[in-house]
Amino acid sequence: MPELPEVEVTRQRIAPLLLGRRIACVETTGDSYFFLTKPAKLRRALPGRTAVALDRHGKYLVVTLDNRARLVLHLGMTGQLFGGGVTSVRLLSAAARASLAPEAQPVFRPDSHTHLRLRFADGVPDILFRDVRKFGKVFLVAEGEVNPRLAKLGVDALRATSGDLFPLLRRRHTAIKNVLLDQSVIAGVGNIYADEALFLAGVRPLRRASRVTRAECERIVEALHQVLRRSIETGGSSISDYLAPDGNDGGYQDERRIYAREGEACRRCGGRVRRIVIGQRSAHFCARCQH
DNA sequence: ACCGCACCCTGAGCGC
DNA sequence: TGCGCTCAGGGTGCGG
Repeated sequence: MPELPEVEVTRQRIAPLLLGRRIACVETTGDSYFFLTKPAKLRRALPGRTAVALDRHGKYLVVTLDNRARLVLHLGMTGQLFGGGVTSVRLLSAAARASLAPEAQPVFRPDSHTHLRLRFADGVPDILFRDVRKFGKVFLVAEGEVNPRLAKLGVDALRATSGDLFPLLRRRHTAIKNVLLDQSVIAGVGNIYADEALFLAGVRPLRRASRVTRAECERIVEALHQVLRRSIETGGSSISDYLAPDGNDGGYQDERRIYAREGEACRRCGGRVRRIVIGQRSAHFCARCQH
């Protein structure tokens, strides 16, 4: 699932395919809540525009256009953004994969889950946004318009300090895990990195936020920076659907210490990794290493 | 102001 | 083989 590192890797790899190129044509699927801006409006408004910047705010990608409008993308749970011409068996359905020669690497063709396609001049690779579950989002923000979804985002997780976080923890009586996932507190942290950071910091995910000490808060922020940076370095985590824009898996899933390791041995003490549910989401922890 | 929960969606994996 | 069920989860919005 795309969290800050996966979105950042996507940003870095999509930028050279996007920046400075004039959009010639836009293809979309039909109306759905995936499109917070009507797809017909996107098809009308985007051609002729050139992207001048590609930024990331938390898990949002923000494309600034030459008319100062912004095209905003969120990958949701299963969103994949990649350049045209990508070859990857991972992008095929299980059925299509099964009928393929083992070493074949067919070029991906836009399918019914490819909701947005930006096309450029002839011969320039296009950019595809695919999202099977449609939890992702696409919308346009006019120049000067304040978008509430972007406005309420907290400090980006890579820039967050314990000075940002600790005062907020004092006021919250819910589990620390819930607060780390709250994008209005710290933007960019999702389920994987929240669990990883809490494990490294030695704090149980169910601990009430208001009972986290200042020293623990500092360890949590430090651990978040460590896991997020390392994941970006290794290309992100490909645990369920995430693929880097070149169609390949990231590498961080192999470095996971706790997430989705229920029943396996804790990498620090050898104890059994436990899984519980907090706020409708799975949380993983080691009862011996986390207090 | 804060908290918990239902909901949006679809493919994978399971039991029968 | 194939059906139907459950599960996964980011973010929003609701009711308490």
